[in-house]
Amino acid sequence: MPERGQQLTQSRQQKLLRLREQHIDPYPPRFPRTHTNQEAVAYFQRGQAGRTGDYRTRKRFAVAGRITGVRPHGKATFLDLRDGTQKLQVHLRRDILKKGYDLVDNLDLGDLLGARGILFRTRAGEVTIQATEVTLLAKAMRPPPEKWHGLKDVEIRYRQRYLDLMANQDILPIFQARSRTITEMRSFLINRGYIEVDTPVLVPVAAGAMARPFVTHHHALNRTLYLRIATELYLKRLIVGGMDRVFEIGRVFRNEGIDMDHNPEFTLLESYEAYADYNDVMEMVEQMVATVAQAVLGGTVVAHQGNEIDLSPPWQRVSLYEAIRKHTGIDIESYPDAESLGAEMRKRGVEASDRMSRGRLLDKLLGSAVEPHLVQPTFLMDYPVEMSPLAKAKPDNPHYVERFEAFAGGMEIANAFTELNDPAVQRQRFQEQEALRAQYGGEDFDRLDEDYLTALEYGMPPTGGLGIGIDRLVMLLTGQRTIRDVVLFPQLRSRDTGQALPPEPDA
RNA sequence: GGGCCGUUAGCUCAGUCUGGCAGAGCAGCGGACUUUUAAUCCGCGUGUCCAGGGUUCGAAUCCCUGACGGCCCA
Repeated sequence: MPERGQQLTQSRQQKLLRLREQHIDPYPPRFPRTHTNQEAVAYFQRGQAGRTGDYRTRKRFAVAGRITGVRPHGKATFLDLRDGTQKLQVHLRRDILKKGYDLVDNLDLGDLLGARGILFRTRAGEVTIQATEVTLLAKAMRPPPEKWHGLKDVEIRYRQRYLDLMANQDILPIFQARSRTITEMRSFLINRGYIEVDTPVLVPVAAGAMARPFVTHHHALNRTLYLRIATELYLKRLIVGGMDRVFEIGRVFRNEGIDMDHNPEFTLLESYEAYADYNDVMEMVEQMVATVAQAVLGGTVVAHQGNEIDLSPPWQRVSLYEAIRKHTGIDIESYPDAESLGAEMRKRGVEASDRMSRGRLLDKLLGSAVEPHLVQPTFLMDYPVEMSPLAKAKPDNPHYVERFEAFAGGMEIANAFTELNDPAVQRQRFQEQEALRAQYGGEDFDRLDEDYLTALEYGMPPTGGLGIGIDRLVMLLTGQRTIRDVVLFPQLRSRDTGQALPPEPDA
């Protein structure tokens, strides 16, 4: 649609031509600014801007930003100039700028502009820069989104996030909070003596979680590789090697559906601590989340989807068995196999197919009947072994493992266990997973990783491990309803852009 | 994978039920205006009504298929 595009930008094209005729470079390489808008205004408000004398003798400022408003008044113009800190008003007068004012006639909303001048306060009370010189920094060839209603079209907001950031002032703070959340978690762990590592994204076996992987191919090695679905087994190899406290914050990939709290790639924190167990990890999670909330929000009470959630420790602790019994009335002990449990769930109106494994049924029961009630932070403890192939069994009951998940705002935000370090039992658990996969074709199970078993055979100390979904934690802290609002570029179905696609690499 | 809803100007949206000249605000274009700030005043409507097919004298509107998005369910 070249004609249409040209029409949209026709007058901007003409202005660009006129600028070039005036020998103005519309894309100069640099503009040395002396202050951000915020710094400039703060400086003025502190009364240090030398507010005596005329514009030739006062302190000069050089500021820059995007033009977000234009109010022409004959031989003068007001502009709103927005940089990453705030808006600053610019006043342009023909009698001061002289020939420099010609540029003003060729400016548009969205252009990037530098201004040098002195600061003053207008009659209306706004701190404003009186420009003695203006420099075009970049001509915008397309108009920005509408200023008053903002950009609402969610498709454009996600596909062209830069427009969302430009038009909607409440977006940047969410991603600032995200950045600080990650920074705080990192320093929390570093302060506790953890070492941060990077483990492979491309792996020969997609193990460590129950999820379908993305598949790719390495040409030189001529072999199939997978994008990791977890970092777990590599981090535990490092525990074997003697890195007693280790963590990774990284992207993992799961080839699954997209909904309010699932994006196919998401950011996961995993940490492992030798000689700790899941009770130690539980205390650390409470501490860490409260510390992060304090740093990011200045308090531990968060507003999330109409609820006030108090993240200060200690969090409620309840066994998974108790929680399911309380919220559904089902005593899962009485239904030790998939058939009887599925039948009981159907009897009580919970949808359950007779082709689901017991683990999957329990997961469904948890997700549909328990999770939505867990608004205040809660640890659900002690999961059935079939849901947790990498966790160590409880000493007094081999059907349950030392595992907890943390919930808040009706979302799962953390998953942790006392790690299974008996190589023979681990092998057996993996084999059970492979057997379940054969039996329940449609479901995701963990995969046997022979190389990991070899590592375990060298001896892994008793270890407490943890995974936290950072995206969901940020949702909780920033009050967002969907994961798409805390991921800058969420996955969307691809759309025909009319451009020729690059050739497919041969498979 | 299934159901429901949506897609109209650069942006935000009316118009669709009940078929009859394609609309508004902001943005834009032309003009006036040297302290405005959603500037104001005068003039101008800029369009592949998501795409394709069908019904009809006539379709943004009704029907079918598809794409993309949203919500709910799986």
